Amino acid sequence: MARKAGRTPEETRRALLDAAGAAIRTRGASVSLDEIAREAGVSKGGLLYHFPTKDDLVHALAHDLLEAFRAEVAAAVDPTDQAPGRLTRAYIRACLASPPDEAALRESVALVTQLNSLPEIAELARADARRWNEQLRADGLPEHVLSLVIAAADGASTAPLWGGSVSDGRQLERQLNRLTLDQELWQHLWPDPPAGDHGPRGNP
Amino acid sequence: MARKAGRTPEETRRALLDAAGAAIRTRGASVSLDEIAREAGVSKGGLLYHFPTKDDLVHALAHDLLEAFRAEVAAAVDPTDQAPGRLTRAYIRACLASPPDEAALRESVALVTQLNSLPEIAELARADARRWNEQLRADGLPEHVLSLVIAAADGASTAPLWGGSVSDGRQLERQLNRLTLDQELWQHLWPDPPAGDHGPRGNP
DNA sequence: TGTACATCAGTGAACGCGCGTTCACTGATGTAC
DNA sequence: TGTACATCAGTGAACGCGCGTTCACTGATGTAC
Repeated sequence: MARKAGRTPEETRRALLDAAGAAIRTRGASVSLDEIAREAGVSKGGLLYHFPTKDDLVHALAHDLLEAFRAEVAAAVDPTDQAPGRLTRAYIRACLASPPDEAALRESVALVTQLNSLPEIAELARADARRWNEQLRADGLPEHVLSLVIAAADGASTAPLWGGSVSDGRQLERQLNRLTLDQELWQHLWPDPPAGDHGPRGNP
Repeated sequence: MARKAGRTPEETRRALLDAAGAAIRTRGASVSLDEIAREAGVSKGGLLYHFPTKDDLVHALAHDLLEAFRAEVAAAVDPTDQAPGRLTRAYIRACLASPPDEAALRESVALVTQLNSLPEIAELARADARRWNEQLRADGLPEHVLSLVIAAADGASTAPLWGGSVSDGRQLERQLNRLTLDQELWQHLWPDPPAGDHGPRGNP
């Protein structure tokens, strides 16, 4: 058999990426190409046709996951919300509202780990992080609030990794939301200015 | 040659663990036993004498790292601090004050990832997380404050993993400290009671 | 329209290398008498 | 005290298996004339 009826090459590629994700989820990052291919209903050779090397597959999968998260955040933007910090709130929602199930999380982390050991791919992650930084900074919140809120969202969504879990994600989500909206809070959070400095706008 | 003069078996074991950590840091989680042994100045057989299987080595290293972090937090406790939340503040300090350099972080994460794929070892991580949970809960802070602060500390310390970085760790540390101390803030953060109430800006 | 040819999208067997593990052996140290 | 023996803490060669990659081949589809 050659080209499978009822499946375009693009669909095969998609199936391979999905199978790779699922396989890494369940078997860990060191899963074999053989197993990934089998799970996608393709021969190992078929897999190698689409991704000539294992690195290529990992690279594509990483790109895919980063893009998927971006899309998730974009979908979480509330169109009626026009206040500063709307993207940040969408980010919070994407991190907390959808239960970041442990398996999917492990997959991402396993990938990011492999990723960082391949220098060319680590750059991809850094570029993605830079993009987030830019977009979030343009979101209208003071930096000290933004970094606190984003750190908390990141921390909550990665907690299962360390064996922990956020006891009440919905409550934390509401708190973070409030932190992006309540300007009174912002004053409380602003740390003591170094001697002789005058508050929020004094720093280069 | 057999037993190396000037190195007790315990020291050899220590050297092997350190070498394993360093090797995983630089080469990634799939580094070979050969390389680890060489870096420790021991033959591969010698390594296998101390750790009969690779899983045993990973297990021991994971245990070692969890314990090291625990010791770091213990050392960060301020003896003059008697207010509720002193352990939490030490936790914050351990996460943020000592620069969680990217390499060490990657090592931990690489381990945790491998860890989670070995079920017997995953339990070790969960047990550690449970211990932290208990100790932190007994620290005197309201739960909604605690979970926010810990999430932020965790998030900040794992940021480099995703390619990001906290722009100003010292500032974030001061903010989190304040969150554990300023009881006025706690009221602001308490989320809306369930029945038809609204936050400051009316967002559900 | 049919025919020839090129390309696409794979198949499945084989290869070779690296890695974890095993094993026979050893020199230094500890213990009994 | 010396001697015999057991154990500790390794060495280094060898094995075997799994994995990523290569390769020759193929049947379906697209294109030219």
